[in-house]
Amino acid sequence: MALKPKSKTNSKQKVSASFSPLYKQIKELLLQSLETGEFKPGTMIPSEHDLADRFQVSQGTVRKAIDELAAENVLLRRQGKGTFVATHHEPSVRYRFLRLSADGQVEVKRTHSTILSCERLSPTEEQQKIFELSSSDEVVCIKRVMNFSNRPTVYEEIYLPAVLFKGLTFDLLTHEKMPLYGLFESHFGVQLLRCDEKLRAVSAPDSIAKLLHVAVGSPLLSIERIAYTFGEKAVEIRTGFYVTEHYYYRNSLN
Amino acid sequence: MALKPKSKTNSKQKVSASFSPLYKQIKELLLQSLETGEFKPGTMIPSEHDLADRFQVSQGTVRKAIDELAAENVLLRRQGKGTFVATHHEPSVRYRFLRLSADGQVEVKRTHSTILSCERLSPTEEQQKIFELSSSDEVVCIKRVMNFSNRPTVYEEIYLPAVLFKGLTFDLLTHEKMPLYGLFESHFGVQLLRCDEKLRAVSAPDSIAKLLHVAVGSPLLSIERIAYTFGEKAVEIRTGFYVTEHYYYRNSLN
DNA sequence: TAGTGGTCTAGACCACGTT
DNA sequence: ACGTGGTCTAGACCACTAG
Repeated sequence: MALKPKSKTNSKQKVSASFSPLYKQIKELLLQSLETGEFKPGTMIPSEHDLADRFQVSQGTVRKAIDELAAENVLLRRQGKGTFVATHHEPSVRYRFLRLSADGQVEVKRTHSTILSCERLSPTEEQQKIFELSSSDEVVCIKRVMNFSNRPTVYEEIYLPAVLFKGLTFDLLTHEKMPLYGLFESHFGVQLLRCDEKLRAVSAPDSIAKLLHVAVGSPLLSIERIAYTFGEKAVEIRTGFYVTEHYYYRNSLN
Repeated sequence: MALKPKSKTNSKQKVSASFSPLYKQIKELLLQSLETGEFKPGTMIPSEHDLADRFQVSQGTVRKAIDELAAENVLLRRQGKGTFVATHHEPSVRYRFLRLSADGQVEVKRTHSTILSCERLSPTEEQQKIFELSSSDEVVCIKRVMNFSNRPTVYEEIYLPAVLFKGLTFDLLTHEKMPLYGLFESHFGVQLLRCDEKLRAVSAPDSIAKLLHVAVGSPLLSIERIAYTFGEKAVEIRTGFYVTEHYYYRNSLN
């Protein structure tokens, strides 16, 4: 991983072993500025021209770096206005990680969450591995039910590394009306960028069936999610149980 | 939608109403060549330089058109070798539409399909709408069970517009060992490019439970898929029921 | 050595949004 | 009118693959 060259004519820093193109290096620099908070969610970053000046590369190279970040939904381009840092507060991308649709419409509306509990626990072995914690660290465990159109539809158990979410309490969760990932961003400076999910069909156990107003043994869509922030660092483990009688999980493959 | 200009200095064809950049127009031309079969699956298309000559644009413009098609998995770039038309026969992308993983490993292996039936039917109203057929047209209905590691895991009902799959018979399906989408490509010239899925958890009805060796009422992952070829034309409707005891459906969001 | 895709540049001009 | 992202060009050079 070589550093960026100062002038173009001298850019002979390229060796065959682990060659990294200039625009990838620029991309890393931009990611650093995002991670350190120099560019904050919702704000505009400097213009391509300014960034080209700052990094001493051509505008096209900056452009290609931004292209990739925009494709990953880390940045958002708006022609004529500027390039902005993605935020979970904008309505357009607010529920980008909730791929649930109603049988008729495209999007889910009128959602309401009931927080059941929020406690500090010792992490399981699996959680220690994923979060890179030791057994003496703690995790926050949130349990909640989400209603869509007044129907209880999702039961979730959410695990977070406690060290990143110091002031997270039951009260905060019940009083804040913003979506959870917006709360993470605004109150704790944790930006969720990407997540992996594992989907299964399972039978509703007694406890969950009661909460979701379905019969014991009813089929539920189980979604295990691991969410990541900068540097592929895992910051959330979430298991959700979805009633899919009136809603479905949509996916597009190519 | 303006045509491409012959020379760069005269390229004043751009009007504000429904402006289409040059590279999008080149992309459409490439898609036409793919659809008509000028570029066949698995073969190499002309070099960027040659295409630039042919379309009388710069290499960078051709490049951007190819970039988009590569991002959509329609084309496949291989540095130093060329750009190739995607095919469902290559091992690397063979199961790109089967997002099932085993609890341990990343990929599924040792799959085997048992064809249960293959018949011509009248299309339902929904099928008529999706395939743009009339009630006098026919659809082919295939039913099959897929085994992974000798476990019956998936039951599928597949519907196809009969007019596109003339020689498709039970015998052909049982004798051909290639994956279904490879068969579509090689025998019928139908290239599947993209699909939309709706996922739900459902209870196994009697008939399906027997086929999958699970108890009646067991939870199954239901996947309704509509698959498309060029021009967003739907060419397959598939409903699958997955036993997710040892396998899961993986997804990545950002 | 030749051919292909991949990177990078400098500059021109266009489309969009705001002032 | 101005600033932003978006498009396009012509040309140079680099990295990878194959004969």
